[in-house]
Amino acid sequence: MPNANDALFKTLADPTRRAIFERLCREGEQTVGALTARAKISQPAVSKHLAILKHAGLVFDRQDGRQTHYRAHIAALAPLIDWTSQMTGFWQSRFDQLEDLLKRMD
Amino acid sequence: MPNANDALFKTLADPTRRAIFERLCREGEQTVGALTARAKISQPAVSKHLAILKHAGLVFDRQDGRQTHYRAHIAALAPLIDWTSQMTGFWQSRFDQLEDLLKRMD
DNA sequence: TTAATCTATAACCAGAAGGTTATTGATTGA
DNA sequence: TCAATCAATAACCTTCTGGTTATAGATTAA
Repeated sequence: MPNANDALFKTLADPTRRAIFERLCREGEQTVGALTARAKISQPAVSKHLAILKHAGLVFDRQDGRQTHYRAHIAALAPLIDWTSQMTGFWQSRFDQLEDLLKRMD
Repeated sequence: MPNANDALFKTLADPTRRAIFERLCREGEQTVGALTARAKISQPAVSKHLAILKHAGLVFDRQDGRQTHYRAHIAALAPLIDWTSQMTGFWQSRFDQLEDLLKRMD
């Protein structure tokens, strides 16, 4: 019953986490240290957010010595785009039906 | 600092709430009773979810006697669409920059 | 080798979130 | 008028979430 979209929506719901993802989208690959430097939370907190983003498929990580580089995986946003188009699609289709009905009433 | 998108993302993060919104998109206006009948939670729980959806601008309500009818307000999804296009846009632009760089290296 | 650095994990805590039942207020039907 | 129905609110409880500090493991620099 728990939809496949659940993880995606839940992951993006947190503002801090979304901000990290946005930064990776804007500025490209970054280390945990770099991300932590500009975040207002501790390094472990950043690591936890990154783990959640990774679990949702929204980021990839790459090990390089003792550093971990993270980058955004924008293709993971696809289900979000699909969902919104579905919702607007449903609405549009109902709107069309109403329009048809009104036409037939002439 | 809390982004304007926060409420929208947070509201859509809960699966039950998203399911209610989806139903309103698919099937159009419904009463609280109708929504409760098919949900697996109590009427007060449904009412609470509707209040949150309303607060996020995702639904409108209409009073009719002792019934309240709710309907989806799909235009409220616009910021979500904007956000995803921004993210993919940022990525695309960085990709283009990389492509430029590679071209110049020839 | 030893000290410093980077990141992840463990253990913990406070507050938020989502559910429940009970109840209220308003409206409708008998 | 009085009982029943509809939806919102109140009060409460449990679980989840996001933060913290402390620490461990791995790598690098001295």
